[in-house]
Amino acid sequence: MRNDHGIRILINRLARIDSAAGWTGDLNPTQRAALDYLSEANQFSRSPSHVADYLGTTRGTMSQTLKALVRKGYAAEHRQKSDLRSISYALTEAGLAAVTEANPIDDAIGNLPAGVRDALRNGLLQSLKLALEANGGRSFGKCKTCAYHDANSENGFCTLLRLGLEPGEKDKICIEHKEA
Amino acid sequence: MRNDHGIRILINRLARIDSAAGWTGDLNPTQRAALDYLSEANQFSRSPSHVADYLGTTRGTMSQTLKALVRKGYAAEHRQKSDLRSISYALTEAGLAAVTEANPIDDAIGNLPAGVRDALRNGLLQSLKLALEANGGRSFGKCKTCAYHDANSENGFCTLLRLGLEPGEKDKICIEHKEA
DNA sequence: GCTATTAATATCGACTCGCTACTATAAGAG
DNA sequence: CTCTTATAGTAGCGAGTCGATATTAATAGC
Repeated sequence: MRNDHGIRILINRLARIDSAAGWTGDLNPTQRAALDYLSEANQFSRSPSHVADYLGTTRGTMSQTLKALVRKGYAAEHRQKSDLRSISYALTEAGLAAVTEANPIDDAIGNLPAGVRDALRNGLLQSLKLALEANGGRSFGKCKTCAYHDANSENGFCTLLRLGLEPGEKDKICIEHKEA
Repeated sequence: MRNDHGIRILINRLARIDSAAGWTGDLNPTQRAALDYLSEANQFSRSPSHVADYLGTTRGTMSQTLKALVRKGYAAEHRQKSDLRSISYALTEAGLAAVTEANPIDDAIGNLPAGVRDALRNGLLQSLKLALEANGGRSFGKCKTCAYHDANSENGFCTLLRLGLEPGEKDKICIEHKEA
């Protein structure tokens, strides 16, 4: 039990060291995390509520964070026609550039032996899965692994929303994801 | 490369979800992280500078965090006689209790198969080691694995500081640690 | 139409964060 | 034994996160 405690501490410490590096430029770690999510989520999954859900914070806080990203030119608001209450945020050129910047922790992980790296990823994914299940959280998987995904049309088709996907969107995270 | 990016994001997301749970009671996640470190560091390694170094933040911020912990009754200041500038913080009873509280992420990790858990710990430790080396950071190992540790006396002896260790201190983290 | 429910936001107080400036102690050089 | 220089801790600043609460607007159920 005491050893499991150690793993969580280790995860927190790595995240904290990453955060320290995440203050470069005019972005802070939370803003970077939101930006990372936006770059990996499909058009139906980029509202304040969804990002908040994904990152385990509240709508209020995430609303402020996303407004800050817009103010700084890293994201843009897009009102949804289907539901006038909701907003979808999209990355700008600057936002995309910020997401792909070099990072010391990424470099460290990149230098790990492939076997260690795969085992690390596997352990993290399983921990996350258990933690989310205990929390009643969503799975946030990608379209191509979703029970509602129909791969037979051009770019894929969502049988839940009855909508064709944009090119590349089948590799994006969706809020409605249900493991097939 | 893109996959390594994913691992860092995963670590950050887990830490973020843990943080959300870390707001319970009158402590916040940063204060909990400082408390965790204090519970694992020896008496020479519990000053604001050391905690800041360990967690990748600045002395100024950590100074405030530690003062908050004292104000709330989780830690106490101890002036060092050897150097009147430095302060060593120690946990109170309440502090010790807070460190050993149950935690959802710990539970999730505890439910992992032992092999997966060991691989996860190993991957995290190696990532941290590489990241710290790239950073010029310290190793922060425990006395019993230190080049300066002499295991022949009662509770162990530090040949660098020329001091006998308190009982149990050989299992604590030291700022001066040098891998044997 | 009337009533939940949901999405986003504003506001509050506590706090972290990096940063700069400042004080007190310590250590080294002449 | 002074005169630097370095180090430990802290206060204060502005930006921003955090949970909590309340408000507004749009949607959904009946």
